[in-house]
Amino acid sequence: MTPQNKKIPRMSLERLPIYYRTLCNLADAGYLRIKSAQLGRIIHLEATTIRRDFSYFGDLGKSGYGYDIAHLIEIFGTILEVNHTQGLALIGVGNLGRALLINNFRRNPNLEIVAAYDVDPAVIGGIINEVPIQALADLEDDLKAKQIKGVISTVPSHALQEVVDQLVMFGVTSILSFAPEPVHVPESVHVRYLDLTSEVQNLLLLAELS
Amino acid sequence: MTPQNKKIPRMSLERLPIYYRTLCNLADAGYLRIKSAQLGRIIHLEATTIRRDFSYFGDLGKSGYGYDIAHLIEIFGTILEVNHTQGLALIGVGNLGRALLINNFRRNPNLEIVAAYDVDPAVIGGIINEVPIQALADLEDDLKAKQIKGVISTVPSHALQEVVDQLVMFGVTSILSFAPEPVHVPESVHVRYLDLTSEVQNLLLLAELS
DNA sequence: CATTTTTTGTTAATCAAATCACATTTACAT
DNA sequence: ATGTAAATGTGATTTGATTAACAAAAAATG
Repeated sequence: MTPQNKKIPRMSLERLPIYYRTLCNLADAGYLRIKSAQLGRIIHLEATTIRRDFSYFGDLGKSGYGYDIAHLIEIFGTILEVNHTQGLALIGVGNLGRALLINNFRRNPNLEIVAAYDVDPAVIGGIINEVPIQALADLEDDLKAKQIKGVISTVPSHALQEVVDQLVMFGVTSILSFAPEPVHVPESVHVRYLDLTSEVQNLLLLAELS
Repeated sequence: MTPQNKKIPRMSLERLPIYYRTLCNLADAGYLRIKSAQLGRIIHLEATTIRRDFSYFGDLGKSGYGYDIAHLIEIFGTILEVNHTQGLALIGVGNLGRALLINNFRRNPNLEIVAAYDVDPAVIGGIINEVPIQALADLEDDLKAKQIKGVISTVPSHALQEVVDQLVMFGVTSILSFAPEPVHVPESVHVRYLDLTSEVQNLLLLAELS
């Protein structure tokens, strides 16, 4: 987006959605401006971390004044492409998949699951929350037709790599997997793992050690 | 656990569950030993990172040989307390909560949701996967009686802080929240956030920028 | 309008994690 | 047995992120 993309730290980008959401909440509550110190208190970050993060996206604040909330929302929204709705596919409509589908990013108008797939004949053909559930075999035409770049997978570990290989072949560039097993993908494809078991074990371990 | 606890880097601890699971899979598949380089290829880490991680837990390998898988599983299992089952509580039995409950860490014998709570009279009194769903008002006696230290929360943002305050009061030390809003807790309580929207937005953002 | 206060943006310092480089140890082959 | 190849564990270095410190800029005040 900005010319010097490459140099924005990963961590600053990771915080962008949080900044965006928090600022939207503040705007909804009627606030017009905010200082880095206040925002820091809300989201538990040092003011200086926030200022540095913001600085990567331009000169957004004014000395002795703070930041204009609407302006920040405008800038961050553009970066996050909140205006252009991103169609997502869901692979795996088990209990978790169904819950995701029913929720379907209701609060986020720019994210939407538009297609769902499974291998179980019992669920194929059904419709959940207006999204039809299709056979995995239909993946190709559909992904390409709908220009889907992002996929959420609740596919279990043993079947995952095979599915992911297909996704990559059909042009998917972003995959969020709820299975812990790492999958092999080309450099250009981004995978993120959301492993509930690891998260919980870690949390308990930290508590244990402290 | 080990005497010099404090010095084990957070990141090394975070990787422990992944190591543990991967090693268990290898053992199940009949492997007896592994070298840091092989393991690195499997879980996409530099061999040297793995060796250093392992070194924090003792002299676990042998030069020119590698690591004994069973031995690693033994050691890491002890640290993760895989033998002592940890009872967890679930707060919020909506679609996501229900999915978690139905799954209930089936694959992990040491984690188990043993109690579930909600405010909705329509679900209170029900039983899902052998776990009874109780009123939030019953929290106190129950958490204390069952010595529950870890909680998974799918409580929506607006109600979260209030619930968390109670949890802390009743002795909970670890909280996994599916809502993005940061909550205030004392130093001694660990909170982890698992915000689906942020994860997906970030993933798409990374793809966008690269 | 000058002065004081506030708050930013950024350079410099610190801290933590990942990686390099290599001496040491052990296995294995001959 | 002895020598060679393989792999570990760890000081030294590099990389990346956070925090501290402060000069410059803008707002608020009298």
